[in-house]
This record gives sequence, C-alpha cells and structure tokens, in this order.
Amino acid sequence: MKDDKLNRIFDATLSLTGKVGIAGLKMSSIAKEASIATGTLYLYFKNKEDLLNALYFKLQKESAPALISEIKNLPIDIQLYKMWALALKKLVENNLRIIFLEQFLISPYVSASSKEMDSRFKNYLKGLLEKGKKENQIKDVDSNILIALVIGFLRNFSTHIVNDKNSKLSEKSIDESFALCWEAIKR
Amino acid sequence: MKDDKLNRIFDATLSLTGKVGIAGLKMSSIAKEASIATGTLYLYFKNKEDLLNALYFKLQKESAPALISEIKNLPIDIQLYKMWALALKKLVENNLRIIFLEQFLISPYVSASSKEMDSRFKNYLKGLLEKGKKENQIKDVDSNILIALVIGFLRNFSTHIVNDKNSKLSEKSIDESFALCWEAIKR
DNA sequence: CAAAAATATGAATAAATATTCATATTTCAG
DNA sequence: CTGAAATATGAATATTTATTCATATTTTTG
Repeated sequence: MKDDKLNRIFDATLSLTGKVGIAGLKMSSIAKEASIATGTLYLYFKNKEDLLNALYFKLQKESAPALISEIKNLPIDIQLYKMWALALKKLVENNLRIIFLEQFLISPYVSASSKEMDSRFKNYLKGLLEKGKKENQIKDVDSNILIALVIGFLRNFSTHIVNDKNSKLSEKSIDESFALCWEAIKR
Repeated sequence: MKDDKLNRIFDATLSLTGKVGIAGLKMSSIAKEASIATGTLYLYFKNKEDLLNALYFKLQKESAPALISEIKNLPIDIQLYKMWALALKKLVENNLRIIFLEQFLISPYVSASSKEMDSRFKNYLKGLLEKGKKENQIKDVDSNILIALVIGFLRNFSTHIVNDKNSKLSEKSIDESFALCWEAIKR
C-alpha cells in the first residue's frame, strides 16, 4: 500500500520528466499524476530535491547489471552480444528513466553524492574490451573510443526506436545492430 | 554593441545551461553571467520563454551544414569521412549547445514551432547511406540503424572528449573513430 | 554643447510554485 | 464497534524567481 504509493510517485515523476523535462516538474503535477494530494508528497519526501534524489538512487540501483555474473566466462563476442541485447531492451523499455537520468545530472537538484555514483556498467564494459584486445579479438584502439561507439550507438538506436512509431525492437533489429557494432570493434 | 550584448546573453545562457540545466536557469543568473542588469534582458526579449526560443533558433540556423554542397560529388567513403570529421569537431566545440538543444526540446519552454524544425543533417546522411547501399559500398541494413550508429557514436564520443580532462580531439582520434565507424557500415 | 532619444539599471512588485498545517479520513488494535 | 494512531487532504502561507518601471546613464542629433 505504502509501497504502491511510492511507486506511483516515482512513475509519475518519470512520466512527467519525459513530457516537460526536469525544468517543468511541479510538485503539484507530480501529485496529480500520481492521484494523491500535494501534501502527501511531503509525507514521503522532505522536499522536491529529496524526491528527485531518491528516484535517482532507485534508478541507479536497478540498473546495476545483475547479468554480469552469469556471463562472465563466455567468449567475448558472446558476452558482448548478450550485454548489447540486454542493454538495448532495457534502454527501450526504460527510455523515460534515461531521459530523467541525463537531465538530472545537470539539474540544480543533484546532491553531491549523486554525482559520484554511476558507471559500473561502463567499467565492466571497459574491462571486457581490454581483455578482448589482449586476446586479439578486438581492435587495439583506445578503449574510450570503443566505449563511445558501443554506448553511443546503443542510446541513439534505442531512442530512435522509442520515438519512431514505425520502429519496434525485434530480434532481427537487435541482431542487425549488434552485427554492425561487432564488425566495428572486432580485429 | 547591441549585437555584442545579445551574444553575451546567449553565451551566458549556454554556459549556465551546461552547469545547472534548463531547470536551474534563472533570469537573474543569466544577467549576472552576461554582466548586465536583469531588467536589460527584457529589452532584448519579451520574457524567458522568448529568450530561450531565440537561442534555440539561432543554434538551429548555425548548425545547417554549409559543407554539403562542397562535397556532394566525392566518393561516398570520403564524403562520410569529411562529415564525420566536421561533425565531431563541431560537437566538441559546441558541446554546450548540444546540451542545451537536448534539454530544450523537452523543457516547458519550447514553442510549438520549435518542435517542427531539425534533422536536415540527418536527412542528408540518410540519402548518402541509401546511395551507398545502391552502389554496394554500404551494408544493406535498415538506414535507421546505420544512422543511429553514426550519430550515436559521434555524440557519445564527443561528450566523452569534452568531459574527460585527459582526452583531446586530435587528427588521430578523428581518424581512428572514423575507421571504426566505416568498418561497421561498409559492405 | 544642450537637449532629446535610446539604452540600462536594480529595487519593487507580481506570479508561480514549494511547503506547511489544521482538518478529515482511513486503519487497526482491543 | 470504538477510539487512538496513522495517513491523507488541499487551502493557506512562504519562498523563489520572473517581470516591471521609475530613475539614471549613455548615445545621438542638430
């Protein structure tokens, strides 16, 4: 019950952020969207900054790739493929979250500690790529460039799928896009 | 003189957007950053929404690729390379603008007409890729995927260069990143 | 150079929105 | 069922920030 209301608040916040950006977020709109009274928000959060930071931490936590342990020992191209497919699905599913996260990090509401977190996924990817280079499977190119390719492509493609009514994420599009990515970075 | 002040206002707005996001933009801060009085802003713009929309249109106009006509008849891979190099340079140079543009489009300040514009660059790229497919130089893959790769990589890499103190855009990194991109999309 | 026109100032005011709190409703132990 | 305790409400208040405007400064004109 209480939990349910919390989730409604978070969902409302995400949804509104997608529509009007963090710049346009009003506590009253959040309440309305979540079908509660404005005052109720303040039973759950000290203030707006608190609410946004709580949401930020929740999203961070959820995106921690539980997947990593499962795939640790597969060949690199398979691992990359699995991460690619998973990330793409998540990005598409959670497009609103991503908009929020991106905006949040340069909004005036970020607490200092929020800024430190992040980038576990990126770090793992980096390690993976580095290992691939050692094993001669992946081009010996600055990891930062490789990472930019993988993550940039991923984000952009997912945004495209979400925004374009005619596109849908299918096994085929996952495979096709991964093939491109792999061809770019493989030795 | 008048022009100079206008530019100072726009520069201040961009710079602040990069620091605090559109959510944190205050007319008073813009004025301070531009070294003018708050009231002066209202001699140049009817209100905040107007200011932001004016900046948006200015940025849109400037990013129109004058380059296109010059390179129309070069081989596709060379054309792509030139666009890649130019775009990457521009993205890095103008990172603040990009942050602004991205935020602006989902802020409550967008005027209806602002939303229609955009995407000349993207359309040209699409045509180029399509032509490349016909001529068997580029993989026969959904253009949207190819575009996502090129633009996504581009954006992400440029952001990385801007945010990472140790990175700098060099001929080498341009060439290296383009090579990756080309390898991904070439037949 | 004087006076009119144009431009700029920032404290005062208005408007938007966050936050509080007296009151109402719901939940639940006994 | 009953009455604390917990939870929720939304109008009232406080705060923040956009906007105005009476006044000051600078520029232009003749």
